[in-house]
Amino acid sequence: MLALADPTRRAILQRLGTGEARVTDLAAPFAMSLNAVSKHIRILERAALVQRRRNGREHVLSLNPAPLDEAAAWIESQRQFWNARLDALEAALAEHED
Amino acid sequence: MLALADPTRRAILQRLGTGEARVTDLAAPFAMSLNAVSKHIRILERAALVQRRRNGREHVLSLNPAPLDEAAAWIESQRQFWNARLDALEAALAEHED
DNA sequence: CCTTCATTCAACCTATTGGTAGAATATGAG
DNA sequence: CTCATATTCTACCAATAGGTTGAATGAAGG
Repeated sequence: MLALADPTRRAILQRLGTGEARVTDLAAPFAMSLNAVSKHIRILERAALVQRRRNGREHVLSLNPAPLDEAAAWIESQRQFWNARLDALEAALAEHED
Repeated sequence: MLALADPTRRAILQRLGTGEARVTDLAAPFAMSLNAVSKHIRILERAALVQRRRNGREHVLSLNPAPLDEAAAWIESQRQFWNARLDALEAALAEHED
């Protein structure tokens, strides 16, 4: 599975970009059960995109600063491909920002 | 759906990076029916990652040089996130290349 | 202790995905 | 015309993903 494929998981990563958070904190914005979010977190953890630190009964999540999972490796392998197209992409996206 | 989520589709994009190709050409390397590959191509096309030009009975596919789909937009939005981590990632991946 | 809070585990359900096979369409070749 | 080639269309199927609920675990607080 590509951990980055799901929009909920991407949102979780984005949230963690602003600082660490507990499972409950991460779940709050979503219209789905805590349980479902817990599952997404586990997937991000398996993909080594996210780290877990246990503080008593709270599980504190943070971004893993050195991702080595398949997704990251793939991004690296595709970086040239995308870089070659990001100029055109940026221009096109700029037009859309009105 | 994230068009980039499937490894077959990523392989197709990679192949198209080396030049345009017909459906049959694209399907050849895969241990799956032509039909399945045709479906993948349609998904890449819907995501505007790939263009189709019809030449008689042959459908010639090529990379779309200006992707504007959700996947591309997401990559752009996440680019900062990844760029901030690509240094560590590159170092880590370099170690793996032995 | 007992209860509350934070989280996971286990079982289950449904929609989607990725694949198949076979028929249909349309172009090209003899 | 007829046949082969290139591709899609139309079911159909099995596995998986993403969600649910309810019970289990385990730490904190009165």
